[in-house]
Amino acid sequence: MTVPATTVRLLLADDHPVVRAGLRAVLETEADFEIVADVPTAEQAVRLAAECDVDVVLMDLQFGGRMLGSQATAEITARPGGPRVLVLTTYDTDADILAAIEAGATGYLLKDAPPQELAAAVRTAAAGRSALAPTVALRLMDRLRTPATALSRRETEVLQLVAEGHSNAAVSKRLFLSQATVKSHLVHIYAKLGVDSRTSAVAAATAQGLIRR
Amino acid sequence: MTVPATTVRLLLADDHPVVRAGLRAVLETEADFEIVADVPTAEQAVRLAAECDVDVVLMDLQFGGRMLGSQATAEITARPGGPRVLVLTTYDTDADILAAIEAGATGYLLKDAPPQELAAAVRTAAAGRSALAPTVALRLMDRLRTPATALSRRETEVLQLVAEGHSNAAVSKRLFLSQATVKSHLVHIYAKLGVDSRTSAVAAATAQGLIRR
DNA sequence: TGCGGCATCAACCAAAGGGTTGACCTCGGG
DNA sequence: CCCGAGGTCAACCCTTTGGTTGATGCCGCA
Repeated sequence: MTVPATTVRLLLADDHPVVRAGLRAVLETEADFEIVADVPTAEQAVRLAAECDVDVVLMDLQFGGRMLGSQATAEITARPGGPRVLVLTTYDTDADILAAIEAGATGYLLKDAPPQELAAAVRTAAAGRSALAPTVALRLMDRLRTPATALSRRETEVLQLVAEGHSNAAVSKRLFLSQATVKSHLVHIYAKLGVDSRTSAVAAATAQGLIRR
Repeated sequence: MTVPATTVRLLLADDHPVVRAGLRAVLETEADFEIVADVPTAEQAVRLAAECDVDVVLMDLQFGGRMLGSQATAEITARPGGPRVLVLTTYDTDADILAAIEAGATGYLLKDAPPQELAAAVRTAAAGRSALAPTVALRLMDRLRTPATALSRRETEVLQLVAEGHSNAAVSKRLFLSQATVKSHLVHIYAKLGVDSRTSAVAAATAQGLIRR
């Protein structure tokens, strides 16, 4: 049991005022934490992470506005010597988790985590080690066990649009592809998910959390 | 501008520790609010609402566990002389809103609401008047303007199966119908939802909470 | 260096889904 | 008592989607 002598400097990024206040309340009680600032947008998170001296950024994935949390995460972690990013979100879909980790997040927590677990994860992240919520870790294990389930980036992108109700033609325009390519992707998707139609592919993928509802 | 002389006694019900802490932090600063307790389950909310002297219950809709927030809301408001219930949730789907209001909720707020709006809504609810977030109010207006949005029982049944990935043939067998009838239902569904394909119908219906995901 | 996975596209055919018209039945309310 | 809405079905036609084959280029890894 070693108590870290150094204080951990934190930046909170979440578009919900209530959640920001809650994180403040929960984390401020820890003697070795110092909350530098809390911001409501991903853009401000990127800016402050660069300007201020911050050790760990607690980052939401869903912001009401344009920029995604995963995008902000990528920009922050791209800078060498920058802060660690700890993703804190409500959902635990495969797509979100993968995106966050690929973006360079050091950890992935769910918002229903108890305060002690949260504080522990922050210290773990500050030390440079990865912090994953148990549920998240399980999902990743499953993922690795059955690599067939894993859709490629492009495939996920296509399926996401299909799930939103777009036709092949609409998807092809949206992604600057020919319809042939879209169909090709879909055939691969069907094979991976073990289905034979677009609607059942969407059903299977949402059930497995591969795409966002 | 009348400042209420009486203090408003509050009960917070949310399964996220962070959100509970956030609501405490935000609402405790109001001089005329007193937070009686915060609980992590719908069941405890029902029990405490009956046992303690509470004016307003701030109720989440999604609890990790079994009981739904709307169910708890119904039980609390069923008791005469009981507290008002103010629903506070992340989502603004038609189904959720309708369920909450039918369950007897006095108001419906989104979690991204600014603190001042939140406090104002609590006072409004305490006074017995209804408090709706702007977005929510808009949704209800839309709903009333186009009553066509309501699917019939049979149509919902068909669309539910379609959403699960079944083909027209599969649906017809499942419901002991001819394919012609299934198609007929689908055409009506498209018209009501303002779409022109099964996948977009599923997307629109899930967005509006007309079917289970 | 060459294999395999990913992404891209074309052309084609078969099948499923989408859209229309028209019809019959039942039930509940004006 | 009749009308309208919901539910059921048939026959038809056209569009979209599904499935195949085959081909190209790129990239990473063995």
